[in-house]
Amino acid sequence: MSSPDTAPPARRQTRQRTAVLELLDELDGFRSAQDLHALLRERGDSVGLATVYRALQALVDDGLVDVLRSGEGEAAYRRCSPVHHHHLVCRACGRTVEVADPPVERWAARIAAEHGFADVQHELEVFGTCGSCAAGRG
Amino acid sequence: MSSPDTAPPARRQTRQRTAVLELLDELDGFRSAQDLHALLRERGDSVGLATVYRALQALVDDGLVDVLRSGEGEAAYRRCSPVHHHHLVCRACGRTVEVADPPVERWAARIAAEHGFADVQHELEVFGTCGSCAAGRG
DNA sequence: CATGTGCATGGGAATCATTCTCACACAGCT
DNA sequence: AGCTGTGTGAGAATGATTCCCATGCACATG
Ligand SMILES: [Zn+2]
Ligand SMILES: [Zn+2]
Ligand SMILES: [Zn+2]
Ligand SMILES: [Zn+2]
Repeated sequence: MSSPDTAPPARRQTRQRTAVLELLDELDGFRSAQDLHALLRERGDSVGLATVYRALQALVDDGLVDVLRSGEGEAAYRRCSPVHHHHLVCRACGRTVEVADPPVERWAARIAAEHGFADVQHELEVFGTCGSCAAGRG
Repeated sequence: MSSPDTAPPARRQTRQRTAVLELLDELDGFRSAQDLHALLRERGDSVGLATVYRALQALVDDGLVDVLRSGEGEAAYRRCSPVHHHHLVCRACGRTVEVADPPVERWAARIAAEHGFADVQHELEVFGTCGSCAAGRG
């Protein structure tokens, strides 16, 4: 009943997808698809822009990458751990720290239940200026 | 030192801005600028699309309206109370409930301080399916 | 109330991220 | 090596949001 075979991913391993994931592994903060595309080009592992978008989408679907849609109209991607977590992001340099807050998990479930909501999900991000950036021009 | 006169708003009251705010007052959930523009047109109070965007931006700046940028590339606006709060939003019908969680406010400040981050802000939204929508085809 | 000044408006062009199209390349399997 | 269906890439297409700029109107003034 619970869709036993959710269409086996059967992701094909290509140079492009490997390049995107390796690049993300080397970077620390969230980066836009356009940025990643440019970085790959500089680096030599040139990959088509559309392919970068497709690879990122696949990685997100597989839970290997997190996507952040805050602020402007440019999504940012980051290689993250597969367990549920939230982010503390520096507005200036993009440095990111994965953080967890068990209480908020419970709170979200409870508040949703109290209002009769089901199928609950939540998004929690914290933005700020990291020490280096706060210190004069870090 | 704390910028005493932050350029007095001096917002001019026009038919268009009034129409946008009144429409938002009648609606319950988050709506996109395009939706609002269409609704205004139907209703008769036709307002240029660019003007709708400008009015919404002004309202957001004045803290009278909240903007939600989750999911797709379409920002959603809603008339909200001016005090800090978060949202419990129905993915299906858009129904929205303003909620507060004092603990998370403290947690965000603490976690940020622990990592040397200053100038902290946070975003927390809860998504789900409301009772009406969950009930068969509400 | 008449008048002047400057912000506000609108609509069509411009911008920009993201997606689509589709012919061609190649990863994985036999 | 040969098949087959997925993955790729370049450019077009899409769609939301912003820009431009000539005209309109809110509002302070006398
Ligand atoms: Zn993450
Ligand atoms: Zn959580
Ligand atoms: Zn709100
Ligand atoms: Zn809060």
